[in-house]
Amino acid sequence: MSDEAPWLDEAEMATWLALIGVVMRLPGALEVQLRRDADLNHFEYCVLVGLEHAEGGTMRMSDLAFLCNGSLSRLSHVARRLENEGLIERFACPDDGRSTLARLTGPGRERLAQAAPGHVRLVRELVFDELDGDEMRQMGELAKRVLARIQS
Amino acid sequence: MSDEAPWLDEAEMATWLALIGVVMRLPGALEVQLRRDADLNHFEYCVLVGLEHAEGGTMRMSDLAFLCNGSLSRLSHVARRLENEGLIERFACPDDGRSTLARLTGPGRERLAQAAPGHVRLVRELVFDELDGDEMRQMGELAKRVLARIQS
DNA sequence: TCCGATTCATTGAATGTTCAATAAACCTAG
DNA sequence: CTAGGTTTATTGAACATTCAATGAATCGGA
Repeated sequence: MSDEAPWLDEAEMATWLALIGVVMRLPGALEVQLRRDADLNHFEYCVLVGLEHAEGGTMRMSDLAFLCNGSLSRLSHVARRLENEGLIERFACPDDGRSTLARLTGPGRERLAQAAPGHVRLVRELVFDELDGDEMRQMGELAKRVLARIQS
Repeated sequence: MSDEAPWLDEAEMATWLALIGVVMRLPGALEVQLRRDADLNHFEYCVLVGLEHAEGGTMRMSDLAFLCNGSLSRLSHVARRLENEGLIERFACPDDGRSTLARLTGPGRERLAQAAPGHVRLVRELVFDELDGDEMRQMGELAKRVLARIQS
């Protein structure tokens, strides 16, 4: 540990504080709107959006969990709640008996429609309205590279 | 809603997915190390670090909550746990009878020392090793501006 | 000075997430 | 073809967070 890089310098610390600030506060900011408009939390919203965009409207639980950046266990609990509310349904995968497929229902689509416009508006207000095109692409590229490290 | 900007275009969506990916996965990635090295979650770690850097080693609960990007209620629950473990202590603020001050104890400092080296190493691995100096500063500036919007 | 409004913090209940255990289906080396 | 390991998903219990209610201390205007 003797040749270890020292604690963050001033510029790194400023960057880190801003980044971790966004990381910690953004989900809460988004959930206020989602809860108000559609009684969903952010993870539930991601699940519904993921299914809406999926090929054939269905997705395996584990793929959906990865897409939503959550654990399979978390998704399993959330899926039970969403299924009890009638927003999604689950059924066995015909190709692989271990897998479960999830699908958005009609009411699920409606609920998504309640949430989406306000969600997009808020995402624009909080992020994209603050950045010009170059900055937006730069932010995306940097975040993508960092995400790749986190996922590896 | 008729003149509302439409849903995100392709470039915006790519940026958003990368950003939200970092937002959702970074805390979990950090907590693996903190849990292993010092049996702390990320919020608890922020609380201890906040107190370590505070003027006079003490900070008001509400200021600490803001610094740690969490609600006062959340901090209050966490502070009780940390106090029960002997890592921090709380006492009435002499200047304002409504306020509570928190302070890091000796054992709290030790626990922080268990967590910090590995935490810095991981933060470097996940974020700073991926970015050159310009990219790092750019990321910090953009995150700072977005954070300002979230906080407002 | 007094009273209503605000700030600060805590609490318990409801809710959500993680962790470890379980189990079924599948794959593959021998 | 089968025993052992892997992948997939679910579950209950432990743990953490949010939400709404409470209460104490302070502030500020009439």
